[in-house]
Amino acid sequence: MEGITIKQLAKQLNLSVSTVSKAFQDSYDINPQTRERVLALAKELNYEPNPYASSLRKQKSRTIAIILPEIANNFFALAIRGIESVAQEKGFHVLIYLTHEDHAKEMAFIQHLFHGRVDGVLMSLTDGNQAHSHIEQLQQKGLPIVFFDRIYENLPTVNVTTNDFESGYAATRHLAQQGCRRIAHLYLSKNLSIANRRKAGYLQALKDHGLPLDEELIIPCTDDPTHNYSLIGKLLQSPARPDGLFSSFEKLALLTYQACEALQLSIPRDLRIISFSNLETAPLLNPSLSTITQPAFEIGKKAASLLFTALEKGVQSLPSEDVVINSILDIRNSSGRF
Amino acid sequence: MEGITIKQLAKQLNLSVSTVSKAFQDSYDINPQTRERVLALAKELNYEPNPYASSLRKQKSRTIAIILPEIANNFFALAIRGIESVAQEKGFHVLIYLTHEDHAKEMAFIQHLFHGRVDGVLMSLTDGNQAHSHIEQLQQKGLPIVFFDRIYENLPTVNVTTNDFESGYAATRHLAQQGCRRIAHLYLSKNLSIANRRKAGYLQALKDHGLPLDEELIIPCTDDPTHNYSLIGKLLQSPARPDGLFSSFEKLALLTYQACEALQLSIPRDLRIISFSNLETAPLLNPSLSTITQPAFEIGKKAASLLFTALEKGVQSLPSEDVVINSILDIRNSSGRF
DNA sequence: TTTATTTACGTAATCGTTACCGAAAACGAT
DNA sequence: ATCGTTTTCGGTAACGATTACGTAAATAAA
Repeated sequence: MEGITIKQLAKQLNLSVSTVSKAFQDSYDINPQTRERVLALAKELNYEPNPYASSLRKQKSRTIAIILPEIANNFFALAIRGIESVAQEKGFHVLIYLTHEDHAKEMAFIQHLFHGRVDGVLMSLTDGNQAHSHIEQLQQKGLPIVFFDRIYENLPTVNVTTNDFESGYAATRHLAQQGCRRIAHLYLSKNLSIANRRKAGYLQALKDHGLPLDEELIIPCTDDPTHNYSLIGKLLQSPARPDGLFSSFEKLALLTYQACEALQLSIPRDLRIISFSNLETAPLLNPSLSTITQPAFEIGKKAASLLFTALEKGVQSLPSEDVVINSILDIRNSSGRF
Repeated sequence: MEGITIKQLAKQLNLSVSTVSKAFQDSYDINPQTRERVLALAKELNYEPNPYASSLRKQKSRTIAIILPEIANNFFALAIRGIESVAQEKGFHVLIYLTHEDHAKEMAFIQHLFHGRVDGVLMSLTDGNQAHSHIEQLQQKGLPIVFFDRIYENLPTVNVTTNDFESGYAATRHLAQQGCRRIAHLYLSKNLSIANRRKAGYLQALKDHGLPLDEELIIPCTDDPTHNYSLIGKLLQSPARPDGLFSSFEKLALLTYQACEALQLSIPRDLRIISFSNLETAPLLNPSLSTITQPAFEIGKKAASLLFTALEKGVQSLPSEDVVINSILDIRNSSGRF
């Protein structure tokens, strides 16, 4: 707190504070020699401008916020890494807010960020079907915001996602080609854009491969693992048990593994499985898990890049844009021959 | 940016700015009724005090920083979640800085945080054996800092760790009790306190169980997975191959799984494995991985709590303290009978 | 030489809040 | 009725930086 201020620096240099300040901005309005003199002493005294004074005056914080539902999840962790790497390069600071899938919290965070704490926001939604008036407020106020992964489908915003529909299609087609006739689908019942798109891909693939649509095989899961586990258990014990399963979310696939273990079902003999997942250990599971792997790091990086180009341009509201970065299909044993 | 200010609020209320300000601090120096009036209009106009102006004036930022080596790692992700939960409860903001095991970055971050951006720091080191003069500077300047997991061993700081020595001991003892005679140990060669303590536990357990110490079985690994993989490969192909392995870090155990797969070695028949790990999928691996599971969330939470109690007390430098939260030994198949 | 222009610095206002202090008004005690 | 206290509010000066503007000196142009 008792750090050195620009005033003391100026006094030691026999300069005015404004001249010293100009040395730090790259103002043309200063003699290069005196600038050097200032910077030299600043370094010696370990002076840095007070960030809050600077932010107040400049009305810029050099700070961005990430708002997301969860962090103990390899996809989001990697996305954060991508975002942070760009921010670090640009000399920006990164605030992080976790909603834990709580829409009220999400709203509260956003409401707060209105008031100038950050220059921009990166966000992955907790639920795409909630009121989004607060988002529109954000845009009106001129706070740039970029969505990644979990986005609003019907809002003219900047979005970075993976090719969810195509990936859902490809996953389902793969199971069909492996000979599955009754392919189940696990998704989150929350109104998530990505879940819907993946499901749409699944449905299209069923149709294209002449497989009948059975609503019993499409399971809307929730945030509650216990509940999900019982849903999956019910599915796997039903008279017309599926022989293939496409999971939209990693944790649902893992629950399925547990359920199969408990029910003495063999993967892939009794049930072939493929899932969206960024698990590093997918190849090491028993059996190794076939995955649709999202380019999480790249998604984060791209989202951050879009935000920063906007910030550098001084743009207030970003023109709507959809960037898609493709996922990779990693076929492993869980969907393989036996 | 063109947000409403306290001045406009005051004008609308026919009050002075100072009175309005008092309504937001819980100053006794204000009539409860006028306070209500102020708060009501503030809510209506969606006014919040400008955080940077407030921070500048109060010399408090209500912000903390987390500095850590990595995030795409379940331990750190969970720790962050613990920290964030406490911060959210206290109404603090959380800045995040990733060092990627780069000591220079670590220093740079800390240097910057000197200058009043945050009220406190939570930190997990990149390497415990580097110069720590910058840390001492921090403490002198009166910026509270709490270390978790990766700490400086010989600095009088506040540290939150798990019982690394005992856990290393217990893991090794477990392998010995399973009949292993040649127990290898993988650790990170960086000068990490936790690695040293775990290794010390390993050495003590060897001694207590009458097992000879073989330096060939103690492998110092690095940050480079490729290099580590070849080290592990060499170990497993050496004439006197180990029959047990205690890994200090999750990723080293996973590399060992891969190496065993490649070398056609069976776990646990040819090699019993146990590792420090917070992998959610440990039970689902092939075979399921015996782990020492650190209470990551609790460690983060405790570290944050310690920091906040200090902040609330207005303490400048925290009295040195070591808090230990025990890990749990989860015995699974990788170290089991076959 | 005179005038115009550039260069390099200083003065002072400003960003939006909060804290110190003084003072009017209201209240109670004598 | 007088005097002291409490309550409640306002004025003003910070907090530490940035920046529009003014200005003297130095340089160039006429």
